[in-house]
Amino acid sequence: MKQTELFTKTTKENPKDEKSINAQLLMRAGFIDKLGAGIYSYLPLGLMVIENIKNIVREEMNKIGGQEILMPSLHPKENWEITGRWGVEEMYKIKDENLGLGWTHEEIITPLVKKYASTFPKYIYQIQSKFRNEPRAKSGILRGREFLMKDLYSFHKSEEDLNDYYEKVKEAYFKIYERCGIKEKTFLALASGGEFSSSFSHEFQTITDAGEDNIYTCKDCGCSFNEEVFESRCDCGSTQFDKRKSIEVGNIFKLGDKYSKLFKMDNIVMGCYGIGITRVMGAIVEVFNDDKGIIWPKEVSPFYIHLIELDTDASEIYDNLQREGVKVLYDDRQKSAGEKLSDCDLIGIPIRIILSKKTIEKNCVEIKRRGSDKIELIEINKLIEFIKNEL
RNA sequence: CGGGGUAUAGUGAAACGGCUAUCACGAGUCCUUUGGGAGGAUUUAUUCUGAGUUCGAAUCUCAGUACCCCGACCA
Repeated sequence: MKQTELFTKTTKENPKDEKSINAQLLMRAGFIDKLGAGIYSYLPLGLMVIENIKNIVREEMNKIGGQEILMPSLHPKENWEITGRWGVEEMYKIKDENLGLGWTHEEIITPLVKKYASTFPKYIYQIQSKFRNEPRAKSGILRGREFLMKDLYSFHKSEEDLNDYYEKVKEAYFKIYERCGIKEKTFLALASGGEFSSSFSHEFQTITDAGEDNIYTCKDCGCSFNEEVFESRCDCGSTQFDKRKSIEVGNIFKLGDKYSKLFKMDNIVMGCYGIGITRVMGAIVEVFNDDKGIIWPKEVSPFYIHLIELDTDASEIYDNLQREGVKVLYDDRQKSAGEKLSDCDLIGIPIRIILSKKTIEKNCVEIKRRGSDKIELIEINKLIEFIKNEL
């Protein structure tokens, strides 16, 4: 993609009405635009990140038998009256219509599976916009009123089968966070089961000061607990904990027969498993940034290479990289070097390649990784080989 | 939903109750520039909305709205 054609713009100043790092950097770098509190547009760069995260999630869900569907956002009142959740304040309701906007999908998926599934287990998921009338949207895209979420629902004939699958989803989730680059900072924390479960649930919590939760991690066994279920002694006997702020990037619940019973599915137990796609994106930015901008992990970055020409023409290199299928953003703008380099740092693509008069003299391009100060020169005719080894 | 704060050009800021509301950046046009945000010329506003005080309001008062932060809330 040529930068002159890219639908986006960077700004030097931080937006005055955003304090959170993820919102400031994503807006300054031109990934997102703010429409209201907790309501954002995703511009091409932002959408590329979203699509990358979605694809990672999709691949890992498919590996554990998930089948993707798409359910509507508009939900009839009747479905929600069956579970008694029509009155929930979080739900946006459409005036003078018996419709509300979906903030979760148990009320839709359960009758749907009842209608179409003849054998079990079944693992059905979707990636879709959720709407929640948050009393206080905050922290940029970490807590929005409209946001993207992957929600998987599993249906089983026995508790044992549910338990087995629950463990599989745990593993799949860690694989997702690993590919998103945040595994080192993400902990499985025990949390309460919520309104419908007497047991516990699990949350995936990414350590960041921008988070709204506190988790306690046992210094001996490494088990983590959400504040709400934290007791001063771990199961392993230890009383020493690290308390840290974190953001919940996923959660998994055993629903038991609560919903299957209400929708008259006999002898079926359910689990539900969520990942906030846009929240994961925000969490990545919160974890990976410096004073110059974002530092995208490889697999979620909108591009892999940021090719910059300084007072010369790098279109031949761009064409060659394109031909090799490398995702490259080509800064062909007629701008000062300072501005191009600053924008490059701000946008945060993993590898920067510069072609300038200085490097041409040596028949080279300059390569620098975002987040590192090390600069290396590579001969132009060896560039493709070099990049292929990196991929 | 409680508490605190803010609202001026696309963005960020300035302007004692008093001159044609100023500056920088961005964007448009023209010329010169190019290794860490370059220079000149020129264009770019319903001061959030409504009411009030006043000879006179961006500035003071009241109400509303929006946004940010703290808390409450949070599948």
